[in-house]
Amino acid sequence: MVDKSAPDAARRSEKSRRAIHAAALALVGEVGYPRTTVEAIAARAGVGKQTIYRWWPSKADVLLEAFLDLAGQPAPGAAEQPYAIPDTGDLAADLKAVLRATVDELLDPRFEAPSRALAAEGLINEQLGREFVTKLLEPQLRLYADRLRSAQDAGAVRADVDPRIALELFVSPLAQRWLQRTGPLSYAYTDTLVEYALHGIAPR
Amino acid sequence: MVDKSAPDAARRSEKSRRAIHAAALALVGEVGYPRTTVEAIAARAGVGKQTIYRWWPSKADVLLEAFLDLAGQPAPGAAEQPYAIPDTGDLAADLKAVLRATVDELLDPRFEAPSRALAAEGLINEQLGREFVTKLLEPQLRLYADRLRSAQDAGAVRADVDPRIALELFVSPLAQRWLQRTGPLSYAYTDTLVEYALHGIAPR
Amino acid sequence: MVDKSAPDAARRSEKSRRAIHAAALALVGEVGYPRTTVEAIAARAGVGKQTIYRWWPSKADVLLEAFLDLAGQPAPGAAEQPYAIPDTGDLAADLKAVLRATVDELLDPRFEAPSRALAAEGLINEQLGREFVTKLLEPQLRLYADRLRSAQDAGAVRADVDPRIALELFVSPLAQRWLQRTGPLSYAYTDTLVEYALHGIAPR
Amino acid sequence: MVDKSAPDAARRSEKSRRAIHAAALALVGEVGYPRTTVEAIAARAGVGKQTIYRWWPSKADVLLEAFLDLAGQPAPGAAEQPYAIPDTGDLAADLKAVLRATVDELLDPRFEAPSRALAAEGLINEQLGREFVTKLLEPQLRLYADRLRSAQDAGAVRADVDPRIALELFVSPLAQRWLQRTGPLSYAYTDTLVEYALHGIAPR
DNA sequence: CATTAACCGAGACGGTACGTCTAGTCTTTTA
DNA sequence: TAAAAGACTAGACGTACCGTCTCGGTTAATG
Repeated sequence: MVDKSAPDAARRSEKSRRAIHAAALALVGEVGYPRTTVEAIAARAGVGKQTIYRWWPSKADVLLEAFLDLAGQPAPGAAEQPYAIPDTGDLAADLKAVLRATVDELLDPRFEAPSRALAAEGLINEQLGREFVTKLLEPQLRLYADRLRSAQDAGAVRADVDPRIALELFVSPLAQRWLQRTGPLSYAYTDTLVEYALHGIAPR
Repeated sequence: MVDKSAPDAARRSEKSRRAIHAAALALVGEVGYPRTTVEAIAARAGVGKQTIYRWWPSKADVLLEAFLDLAGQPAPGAAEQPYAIPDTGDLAADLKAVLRATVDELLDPRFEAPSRALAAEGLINEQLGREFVTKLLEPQLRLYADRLRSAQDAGAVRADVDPRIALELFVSPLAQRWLQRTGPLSYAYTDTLVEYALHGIAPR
Repeated sequence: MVDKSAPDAARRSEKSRRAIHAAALALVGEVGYPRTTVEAIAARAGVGKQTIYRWWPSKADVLLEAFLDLAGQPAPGAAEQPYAIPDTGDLAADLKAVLRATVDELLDPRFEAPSRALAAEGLINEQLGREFVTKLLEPQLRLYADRLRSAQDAGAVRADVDPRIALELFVSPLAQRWLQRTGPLSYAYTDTLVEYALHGIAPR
Repeated sequence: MVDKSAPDAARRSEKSRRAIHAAALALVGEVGYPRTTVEAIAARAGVGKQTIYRWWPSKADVLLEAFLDLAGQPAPGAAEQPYAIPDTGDLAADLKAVLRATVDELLDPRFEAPSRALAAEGLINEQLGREFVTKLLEPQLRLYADRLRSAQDAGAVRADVDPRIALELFVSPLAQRWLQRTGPLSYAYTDTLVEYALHGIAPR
């Protein structure tokens, strides 16, 4: 038996979906997440409230999907997201480059409000948190793990190092500084991070 | 000019303050932060709502204060909080011990809900976030910085290393795993963190 | 310019309207007007508070409408309200009969609490007072004026008498005794009123 | 047994009593009775709330007492209140004069708000209503009864007429017009009332 | 005259209700 | 026949007052 009147996804209005995404992102950016209401999203999107409730279980899920959409199609005209960390052979340089790009992204005001909102929601709402990690964080982390493994093959990183843990030495400090505002973000800072951490996992 | 009829703190009811703290912590633990309402806190504490609004600007501030109180006076019978990382001369062992203790604390269900709630609120509410960091996080981080400086004096850490950045190699990965559930917490994990990171900042 | 998002009366829930009327009348009867709260009316009617605030500006208006409804459809099985004072040719007898009926009505506990409440509110709230008079009092008074005019045509009342003033000789003393409890209500009393007053306006 | 710690009336502050009276009357005049709060009276009078609650059971009682005080000492410079209806031998003229004076009083804005408020409260609060009638209305009515009795002695009114009922023919219509705003107040109106009613109780 | 009882201004307290706002559901109307 | 529009129940929000309860500080009568 199916769910109580499960909506027919085939008949779903793509226009409404997009309008809801746009409205959610705009409102979170303008008034912040907690003051963004479902009613306001519906009104701004020119959509009935029920249309939102029909397709998403909560405000957070709307925003997550909207954000994933946004992340999937970056600024128009910009180069496609690499989906891989460059592998020039110089691990330190490659990591520094990627982290600098991450700093730029974290400071982009377009991302600030929604990603903070989603991160915050994810701390408390475990289901959403896992989705956030799986869909947004994990793919990024995998790139770091891949690059580190490649470095292991090249002998630039000790073979007994677990890349899944090692990558956190580069990524987590930056994440925490951003999320919890425990310190300023800068290229100098991320460069230093790479230097400190790389020595730790380099061959002795 | 003074605030609009600021209440007289001298006449404040200590009993009510404590009851409100207890009720806030209990409710956050039981139903979660978003479903914890000021009304419910007041009812549970046997207190008028106005008594809460008179002394705290928001639900988040109540919880922050309650949590600081809780953190300030640990489980009865337990040994006093160290307020310093042990300095046995073996930096690796000392850091591992402290991180293991932190793991224990993070897994303590008493702290789980309220500290997650505060962390989440702090991501979005900048003012509260700064207070959270200043009053709870910062004192802890200072201990790490102190221990690292001591290690530098002893020659166990390179002199040109910035302790404020270096400490993040130990602390941030654990924080992120806990907050964002990006991986399991265990002694083995923190031990590994210490090993990787320490090499990075050790003399060459 | 229109009102701030005036609700669409066509989609109004008739069921809720009736339930609110009933609850308001019941509560005023049970606990009195000042202790009848909007929240209690909503709860008793199984209705959200907003549904009351959406359609009525105040508790008093709810009660007025409820009372008008009640007055418009008298006790089931009872004879239809006359909507006219009998005209048997004997003015004194006709007035006595009507005033006796009024005494009965004023002593009916079903009407006591709400009509006192509305009268009291109307003393202070001019807008509601005028509505109360227009919709409830005025129609009754018109009946007296009509009957007196008919009596003038029949020569039972002097032609130069103003019926709008004359009717107050019969009606106002009874109203004041009831409202302000300045004396007991009885058939003997109203009969006496008619006798005294009728002489005053009879031909000399 | 005495009341629970009955206050010592001998030590009562006369200054506070007067200030409370003045504040109550002023506030009722300014913002109306329902929006006049005990807290505001206390604040305006420069008095603690408890001082009001110590000596009066309710807001209504404060106002009643204040109003009685006000009525007891009329406008300075004005002639003393008669405390008796003139008895010139011309009953009609005497009644007209008194009713004209009453019209003037009823239209005095100083009295309007508080007396309406007290009358309204008295409709619902039976205890206060009786006090209102006894202390304010009844003394006035007795004057009418006395004058009518005097007229009976002089043969200007039938001996079998009950003055307590007869007086209502003059007084109640005016009272109702004022309280319920069922018509305008004027000398012409009260003169007409006297004419109509007097015929009714005159000898045949 | 010193003591002392209690009234006083002040205002925090536990409460209740206010009128508003939003969540999430249900119903009606429109395209 | 799906979606917009929006009324519905439900209940939390933050505010305003209620009537009670301290708290010091006068203030007046008593010992």
